[in-house]
Amino acid sequence: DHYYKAVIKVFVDLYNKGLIYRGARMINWDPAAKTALSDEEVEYKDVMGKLYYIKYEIAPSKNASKADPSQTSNYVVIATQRPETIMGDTAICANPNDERYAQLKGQKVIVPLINKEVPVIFDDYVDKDFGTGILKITPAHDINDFNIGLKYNLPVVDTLNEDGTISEAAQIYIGEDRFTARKKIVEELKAKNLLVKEEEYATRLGYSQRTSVVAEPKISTQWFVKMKNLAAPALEAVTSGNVTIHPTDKFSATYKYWLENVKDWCISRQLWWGQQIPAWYDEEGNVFVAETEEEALKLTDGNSRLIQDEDVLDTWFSSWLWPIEVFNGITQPGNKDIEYYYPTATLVTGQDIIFFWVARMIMAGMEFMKEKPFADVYFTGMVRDKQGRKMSKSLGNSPDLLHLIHEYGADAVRFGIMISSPAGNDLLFDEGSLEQGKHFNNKLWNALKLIRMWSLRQPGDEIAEPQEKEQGNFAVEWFNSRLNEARIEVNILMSQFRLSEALKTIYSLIWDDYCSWFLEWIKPEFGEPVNKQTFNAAVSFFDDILQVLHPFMPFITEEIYHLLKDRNDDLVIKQFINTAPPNVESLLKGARLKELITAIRDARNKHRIRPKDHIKLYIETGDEKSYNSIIPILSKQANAEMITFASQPKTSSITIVSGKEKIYIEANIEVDIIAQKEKLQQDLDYLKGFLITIDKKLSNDRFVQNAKAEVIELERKKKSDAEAKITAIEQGLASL
RNA sequence: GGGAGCAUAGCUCAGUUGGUUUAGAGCAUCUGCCUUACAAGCAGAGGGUCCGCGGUUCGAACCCGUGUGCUCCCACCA
Repeated sequence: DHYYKAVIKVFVDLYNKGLIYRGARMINWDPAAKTALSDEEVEYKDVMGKLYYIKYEIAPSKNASKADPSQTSNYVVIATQRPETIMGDTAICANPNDERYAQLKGQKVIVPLINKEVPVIFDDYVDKDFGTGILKITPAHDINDFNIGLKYNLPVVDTLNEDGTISEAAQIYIGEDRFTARKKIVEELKAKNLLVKEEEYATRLGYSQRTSVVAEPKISTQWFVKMKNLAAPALEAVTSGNVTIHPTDKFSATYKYWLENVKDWCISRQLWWGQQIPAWYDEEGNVFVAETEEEALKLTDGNSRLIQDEDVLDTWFSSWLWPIEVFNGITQPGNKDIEYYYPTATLVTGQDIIFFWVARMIMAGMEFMKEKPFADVYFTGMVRDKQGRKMSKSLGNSPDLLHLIHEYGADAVRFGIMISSPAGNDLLFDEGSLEQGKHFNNKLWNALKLIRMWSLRQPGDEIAEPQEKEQGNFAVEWFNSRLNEARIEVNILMSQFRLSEALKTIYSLIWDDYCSWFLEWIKPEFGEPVNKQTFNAAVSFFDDILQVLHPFMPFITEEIYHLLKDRNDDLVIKQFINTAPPNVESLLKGARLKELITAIRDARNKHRIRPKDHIKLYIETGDEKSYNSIIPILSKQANAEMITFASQPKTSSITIVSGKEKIYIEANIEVDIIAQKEKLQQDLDYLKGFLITIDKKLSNDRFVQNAKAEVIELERKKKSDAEAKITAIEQGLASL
């Protein structure tokens, strides 16, 4: 109801400001259904048509005929696809720079068959190189001709009836169907020697979606909003950065182009459903615009009978007020809500309505509030199917969302859509990503299950082994840093509206870092209690990752948040805390630990050491201290029953080079020396190739002179690292 | 016809003013595991002429030119 009032108020306001007017417009007409069509209801098809070249005789001019009597027998040739419209011609037109037709200035030509004199006019619109370089102007039946007609004040002669037959205004062939008339006219032109030639011509014709007949351009009277003054502040809002469109590169240009070349907005529609235009006509056809019929009556002499305009308003004429009227800002200006909430933060919408809606909301904001409606516009991609086709009703390739939610769960559907929608690009919908979301849900449940098992087995007192405490300490320290690092990353990505990348970061933080590394590192032996401090940290981290994930998967995160422990607050309203900078040292140490574990597991795999089999590890390092606090984790993750710092054991062993260090695995297996050599040789080849590329750089004087100091320093470090690794591998190879 | 964007692993995409390795992730693939949270899983691996060509630079996936292919928007020329 308040929207209704707002729309009427705005219409009257704009009319009184002179920004709304009535005018003629070319629309598409369906002669079979006898109705106007919207542009969306017209389908263009490529078809072969014919171009007819017709003679137009030059009328004997009073002045010219005396000076040059030969001109009376002259004619111009004009090409047309639609000879049946010649009776509607009201001028012919050439390019002002076309010398061939320069002498026609001020002259008239005779329209064939009806012998009507029409003027020759000149306009840049005409392409000198197309057809004969001169064209007939038929304002009633072609949009471009209509515009030229407006410019040169030409009369409009409508030669067609509503059903597509020739009208009385045409003078000849009255009542004949448009296509029958075309044939007959061509024959008559031939007979009278006025047809120079016919040419095959590839063209595009608009067909009515409803009846499949060729749509006919037709003139009708419509209501318009003058856009130029409204567009300027809306353009400025975006170019100045007051409103930011995301992704910026892709759509700012489109937005600017449209606003710079904006056309007046046709706001009337010939539909039953819609809001009727608040305009009334008296018996003489005078128009009165007012909010109600009573108000309109006051504008008349008081004796008139008024009839309201039957047309309704374009649906966007109410939609463009939404950011304002949603807070009653039009109907109750200055109310508490509009003062508090306007302007809003972010509009999320589809790129297909950038002009229909987004641009016009900004216009309305600038016009009626003198302030932008929102600070950011985020365009989601178009959803397409796996083959890249648009989702559409006619193709039937749109998924049933409720069915998907039933099958995968609401959070999984959200996950699947968001993980596969890179900012600004189209989204290829694939149920595989929904399945990934479902698996992710499952992972979260299982993490909860694990932690709850610990909590049940938690004894009241502190009986934790020192070793367990140690591994817990390092794991907690490391994950805390990793969490902070990821939070900072997510904040940056979110502020740039890179949602899928933010979600990927969170996914990896939870699955890889929290579940696969952290929980495994602190996990006690079966049946053993977990250290209380470590346990509390694990729960607290779980809270944190749930909160980070919550905007993407609100249901499961809220649920787990409450199952994790008893509490009084809800995740949905819990405020994000400021992120602390991560401890770089523990991040590096954690990365190094992962690298070691992976290298050992890889070697186990390659040498077919079964997962259950224990191994012994000999680490040859110059820096034993760096292994402080990670040995228990390493031994558990590599399933090593013993780790010592020593050089190669006497028994046959597997040699691994990780970083600059050598590690030997002693296991109860036959060691495949050849396979080992191959692996080491492979690494050696890679490193040597790598070293060559660095040496090339460093031995290039111009590089050393021109590159920044830190770049050179980095290259030197890469070189010495690579050399150290090479030495280690060569030693390893030699000892085999 | 005018304009914009894109082209990187089998697929979908990152790659942040040119230098952190001979380019990364997820999914898919391959190998080994039913290991007391999770087989909807765990561990590991393989996989690339960064679309072609030319240029700028000590140095190019990144900058410039050009060709090819794709997508979208606008217009729909007698």
